[in-house]
Amino acid sequence: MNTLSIGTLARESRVNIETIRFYERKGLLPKPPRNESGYRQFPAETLEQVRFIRKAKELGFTLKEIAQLLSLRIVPGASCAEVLKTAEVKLQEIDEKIIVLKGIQKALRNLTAACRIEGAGGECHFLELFSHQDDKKKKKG
Amino acid sequence: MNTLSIGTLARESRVNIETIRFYERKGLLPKPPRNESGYRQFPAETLEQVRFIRKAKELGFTLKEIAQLLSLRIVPGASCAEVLKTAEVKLQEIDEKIIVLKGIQKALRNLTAACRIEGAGGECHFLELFSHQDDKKKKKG
DNA sequence: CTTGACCCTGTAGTTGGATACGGATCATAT
DNA sequence: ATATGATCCGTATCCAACTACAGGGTCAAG
Repeated sequence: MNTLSIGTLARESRVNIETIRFYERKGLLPKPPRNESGYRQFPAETLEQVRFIRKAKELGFTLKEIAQLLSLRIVPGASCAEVLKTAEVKLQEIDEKIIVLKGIQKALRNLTAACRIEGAGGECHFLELFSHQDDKKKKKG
Repeated sequence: MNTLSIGTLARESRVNIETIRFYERKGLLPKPPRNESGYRQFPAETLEQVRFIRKAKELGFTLKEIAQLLSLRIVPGASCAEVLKTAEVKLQEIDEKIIVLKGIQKALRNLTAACRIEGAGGECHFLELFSHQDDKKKKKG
């Protein structure tokens, strides 16, 4: 067979079984077909979808954002412009995230390098990554 | 003067004033000196620290993890080995995050490209990013 | 010497995301 | 046919991370 029970899905994606149901209720997973006794029969691809949700969460996306990302995949033949817009916003956000991560990475690398060389006393300067920013909206005034 | 009131700090970092106090209670911000009437006087660098916390949160780090990252910066002359270990774990995590983000980025780019060319009907394949993974710990047995 | 903006502490409430629980039905191996 | 384990649904509980009071002090401007 090619479908997954909720238990299997939960095990394979390393997500709590209740969480699967929760995601379904929230619309992050499609309502799966049921067998005669009402058991869910998830299509195999749902596994990747759950994994995606987990990863995206670890990256700081909210469930709402993740739902949005997932919706891009469906392309109901509808407004491509909408999709494009959303995708581009997301791309922006992701760029930003990568930049910040790389900054932290670099600072940590400097730290470990210093630590290894001097044997001690290196300092980690990721705070300085954020010294020169005003963060968009200024107070009107 | 070179210190910040809690209100100023909150405004400049675009973080709720109560959240600042909350972070202080949680040990994410150092207990600042107080003036005679008990008002907090944050050193200027606290601003970057709060910004760092915010950014790190957007990247999916928990407050606990952020505290850990911040602790690396202090280098109390103490166990450099400890610091190194923590830093390396974090570097791993960050690598992973960047990889996943780049995957999503690529998928989104393909999507927008397809969308622009065909005018419609592109599909976004970020789910496939997670097809071939077993996720570390397998069930014993 | 009052008004309004700011700050204090302590505690309670909210939100998002996830888990747990109770009581019932379904599957299956002995 | 009965014990064991999945699954069902609905509701309740939990936790992290905020956010919002209440009730009161501080202080500069008018």
